[in-house]
Amino acid sequence: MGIKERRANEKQARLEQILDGAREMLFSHGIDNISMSGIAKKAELGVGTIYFYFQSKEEIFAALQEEGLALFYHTIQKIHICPIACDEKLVRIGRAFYTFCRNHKDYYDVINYFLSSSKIFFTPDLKNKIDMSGGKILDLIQQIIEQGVADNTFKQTDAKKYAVYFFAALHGVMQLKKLEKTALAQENHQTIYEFSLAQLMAGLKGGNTCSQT
Amino acid sequence: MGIKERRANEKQARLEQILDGAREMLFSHGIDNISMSGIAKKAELGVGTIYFYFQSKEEIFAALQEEGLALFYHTIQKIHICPIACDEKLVRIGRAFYTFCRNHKDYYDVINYFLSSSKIFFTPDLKNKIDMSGGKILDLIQQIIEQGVADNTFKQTDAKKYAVYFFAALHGVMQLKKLEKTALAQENHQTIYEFSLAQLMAGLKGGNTCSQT
Amino acid sequence: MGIKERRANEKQARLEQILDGAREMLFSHGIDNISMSGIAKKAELGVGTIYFYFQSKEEIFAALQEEGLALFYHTIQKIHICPIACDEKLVRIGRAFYTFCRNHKDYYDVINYFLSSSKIFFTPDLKNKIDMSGGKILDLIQQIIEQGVADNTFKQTDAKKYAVYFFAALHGVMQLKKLEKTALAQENHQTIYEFSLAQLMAGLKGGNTCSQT
Amino acid sequence: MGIKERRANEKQARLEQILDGAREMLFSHGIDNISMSGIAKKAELGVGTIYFYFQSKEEIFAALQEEGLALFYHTIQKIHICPIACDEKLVRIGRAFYTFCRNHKDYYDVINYFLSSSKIFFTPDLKNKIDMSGGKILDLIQQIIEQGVADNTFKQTDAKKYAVYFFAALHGVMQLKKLEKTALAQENHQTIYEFSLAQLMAGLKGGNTCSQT
DNA sequence: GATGAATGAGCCTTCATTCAT
DNA sequence: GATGAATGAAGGCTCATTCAT
Repeated sequence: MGIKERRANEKQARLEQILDGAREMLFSHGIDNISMSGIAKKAELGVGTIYFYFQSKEEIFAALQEEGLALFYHTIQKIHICPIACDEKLVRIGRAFYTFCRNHKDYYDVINYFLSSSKIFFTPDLKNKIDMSGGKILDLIQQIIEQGVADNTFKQTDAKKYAVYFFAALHGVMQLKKLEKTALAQENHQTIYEFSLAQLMAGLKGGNTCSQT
Repeated sequence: MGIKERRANEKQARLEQILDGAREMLFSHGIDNISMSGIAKKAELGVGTIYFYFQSKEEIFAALQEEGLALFYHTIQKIHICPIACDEKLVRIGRAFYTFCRNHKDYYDVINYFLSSSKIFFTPDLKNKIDMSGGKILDLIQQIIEQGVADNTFKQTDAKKYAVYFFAALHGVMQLKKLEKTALAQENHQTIYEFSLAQLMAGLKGGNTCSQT
Repeated sequence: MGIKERRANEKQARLEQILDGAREMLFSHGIDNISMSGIAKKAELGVGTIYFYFQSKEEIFAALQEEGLALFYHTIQKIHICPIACDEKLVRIGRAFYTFCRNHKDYYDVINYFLSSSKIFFTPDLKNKIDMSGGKILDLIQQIIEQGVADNTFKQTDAKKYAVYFFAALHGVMQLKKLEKTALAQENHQTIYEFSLAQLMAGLKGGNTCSQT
Repeated sequence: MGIKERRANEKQARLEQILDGAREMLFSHGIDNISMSGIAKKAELGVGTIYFYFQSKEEIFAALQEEGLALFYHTIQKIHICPIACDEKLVRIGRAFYTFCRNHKDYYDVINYFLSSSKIFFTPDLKNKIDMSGGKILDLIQQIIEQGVADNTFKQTDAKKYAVYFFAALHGVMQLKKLEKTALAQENHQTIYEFSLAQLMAGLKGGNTCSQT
């Protein structure tokens, strides 16, 4: 088994090497300026080699996207295992998303890249794999909501739907950041984000909550 | 003045002609595959002519985006002038957005394209103009909320912020449509959308609303 | 004659107007960035109108070149009529050329444009006209040399040839200005120019002159 | 090492191939009509390939210019190593320049093109490299003058400055060749050139020399 | 005479992908 | 397995010139 193992290890190593290069390019040049030859150079490999491990540029992007999703998932999982109340967990997750988008703008860009493009990039299988990566995030949020409902922190609701709504809403607000210097010039984007998060929490808890800012 | 007028009309006609070509290209090839020469061909004009009327490709995109925004604005304005309650207005607007995204997917794509791309496409002036176009939509929503607050249909809230939140959330949910066959396979996207809209309305009205589906 | 005269005057006025626009463009944008439409805009005329008065872009350049040559000619003529010795005249002319190239870099660029391009721009007639404009400068220098020879300021020489040599040499030195920050980094270009001028004068006067700096 | 060597050779061969194409284009179409696609066609390579070997069109131009400069340098170096007197060397170099400009008009055009254009073509690095190539020519002339001064063939002078002056003057005279059918119609350009060269030599030697033709 | 909209060939450059070695 | 040279379509854009009005 020694040989096979070594082979597998080497293959894995190359994969990482390529991904490292791609990531470096992503971080240093931005998603719009990544080229295969650039990745190859950073990875200190031939262009052809890249194509041996990835079918296309988009497949690399996909891997990067999964990285990003995994990173965020990891973040919120750490929140999830905290011994705190469900509502507190959700609030922290909401804020973590904001932080993630700021601190890992490049990962956020990649995720956005696929989410907003009308192009179809992937084979159904690949798409499935990636989307499931995102799905895990939704699942975790759903779990927390379910817990909250169970322990009466939250009102009765469709946890799955609310999870999607929760995340989608924050994502939507996040995207409007682009307008912060124009249409939203009078407002502070982060304040709007916090406001939205508060609304989302209020929606889960019920009660007179709309007057908060 | 006959001549001057005619000239002006012709100029306007050309503009439409070009935009028609661009729109056709957009609808048939998708936003990622529009080329100036393609537009020129569709419009039955020389490439140079296009550049006589538009300074750059982006300016055409901007015009298209404004078209889309104007179209949607027009739709919701018709709702706004209806003699109906504010909450009903908002619900209709929410649904109109859903319909708009489905029926004018290409316009939605353009808007999305610029909203989510990390690239900077527009000159500040142009961006400002477009964003303000989007801002009008937010303004209208804000007005309705303000009215609703005034006539006690809605609870006290920061109308501006809630307007942004309202629209952003729906937009966010809309974007997740992409996942409907993967991560959201168990759910129906439209149902989720409706659910979200309901939450958003509930947030405005207060009361125990979370149990709705 | 009234009408004809007015016509002629108007025509002349338009010509000036165009040339004014072209000159403005030349001075503000440099010779490599002059476009017909730019000229038209500056001149507040239609592009077509320009083509009514000039056959081509190059013809405008030619006119500009003549302007430049005339300007320089005018400068040296003022020197010529000074009641000073011939050698002094030449030195002043030499220095005037240096000053001209510095202060009217744009005119110098135009002149250079035609002098160094391998393209053939003009009809023989036009070329003849322009070159003769340059010829007048050479003629004047020749006259001064002839005078100097006559009054024994200068040694016997072929005045015409020396005039050409004189001007050509200064022109050549002037062109090497481009190297002042690279190949000639150790030297000061103006000093080299002065040195060259001194050599040229020495050549006319004879005597042990090479040791000057 | 066979493979590596072959690779390197092939790479070199392609470089030559491209330069050959470019040179052909230069010679057949003139510097103002060289296009990358033209070069590619002549070189029987894809456009992309050209860009694999050269970063830009300008880099090709630079290479061509260096070729020309090297060619001329080589010519005068052969003269330099001849066991002849310094003055004779300079005269031969002067004549070699004339011959070079006639026989390699296209190289001369390239050099001229960059020397007289007001455009900035090159990155500082590239410009430096080229100018230094030209500088070597000046250096060699300077050396000869220094030798001449040392062995009393020439009078005391600033060798560096005289070298620049020497070359610049000849270059200037050469450029006026364009006027040979107009302003200089009475004269023979080559005669003027010879006259100028004689003056330049006389300036180095001193004595009554102006009367020569 | 004056206009300015229309042209379209042409420009330089990029880059994902392939394939012979 | 790895290489990297070669590709060539495609891209956005410019601009001197023309011509119908």
